[in-house]
Amino acid sequence: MPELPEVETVRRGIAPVLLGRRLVRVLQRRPDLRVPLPEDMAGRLAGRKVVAVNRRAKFLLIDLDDGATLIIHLGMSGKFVILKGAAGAPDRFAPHDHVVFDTDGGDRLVFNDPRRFGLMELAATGDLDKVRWFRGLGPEPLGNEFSAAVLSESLRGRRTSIKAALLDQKVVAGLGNIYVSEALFRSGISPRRSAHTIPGRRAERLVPAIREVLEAAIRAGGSTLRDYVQADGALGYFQHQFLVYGREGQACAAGCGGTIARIVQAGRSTFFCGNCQK
DNA sequence: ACGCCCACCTGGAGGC
DNA sequence: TGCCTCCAGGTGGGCG
Repeated sequence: MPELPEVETVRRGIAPVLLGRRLVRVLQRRPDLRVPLPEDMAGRLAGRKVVAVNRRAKFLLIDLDDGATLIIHLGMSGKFVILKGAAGAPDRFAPHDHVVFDTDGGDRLVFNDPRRFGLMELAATGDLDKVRWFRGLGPEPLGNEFSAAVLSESLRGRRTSIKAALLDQKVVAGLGNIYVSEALFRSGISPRRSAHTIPGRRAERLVPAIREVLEAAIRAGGSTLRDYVQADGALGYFQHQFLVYGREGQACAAGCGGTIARIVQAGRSTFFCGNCQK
């Protein structure tokens, strides 16, 4: 599923369809995703105008003209499909089409999520910090508040691996399994290294590596492995630029002569070059 | 408090 | 073809 670059790509894809548009009809096809959908969500959204489409970490934030924000997480397999000009069309749905938005611009937006790890929730726009999904969330890696000093501070004293620490959304918000492996490779840091050894010079390398890999992935429209597609159906192509993820047994892209290894940490695959990453 | 393991779900890939 | 096992871009709860 989607990590920060994929969610940002989805945001950019759905924003033109939603921004300034009124939701003329919302259809909720099942009562729950990962958690129960908001009580009468379809009724509360119908007639509302979208005033902003933002992102925080891996969440999409759709601000409405009544002071509410629709919070959406794509989970592992959630995606949006844009059907241009399909608003008001007969209801013919694909498997796992869970929520349908028709706008007064004439377009239809369909949320599809086979695994149903995604979620939607409504909250007051001014109170998002109090929402349980956002409490304790770390800094945005592409924002000014993320720095080597800030990262060092949150890693100080942590005994877990740097791989696991970077997956912790309280440390930095938006990285997932792919981009953690990629950022660690780019900064020459072993994923097995204990997090408390990162503060200082290693953090000075890691922070720009995180920023660079995320920015490059956004430029490429994200990474398409299985489920993920951009909202217009286009595939992301950053997967072709992976240096380590999914490349077990292949030669290290840095030309060091080493081979990419796969290990399991905290139940998730990690890919790295034991030669380049110390 | 922290860190690890598991569950939550479905589908695709690969082995036999 | 078919069945069975493993694996997958995430996250939070429960346990030690």
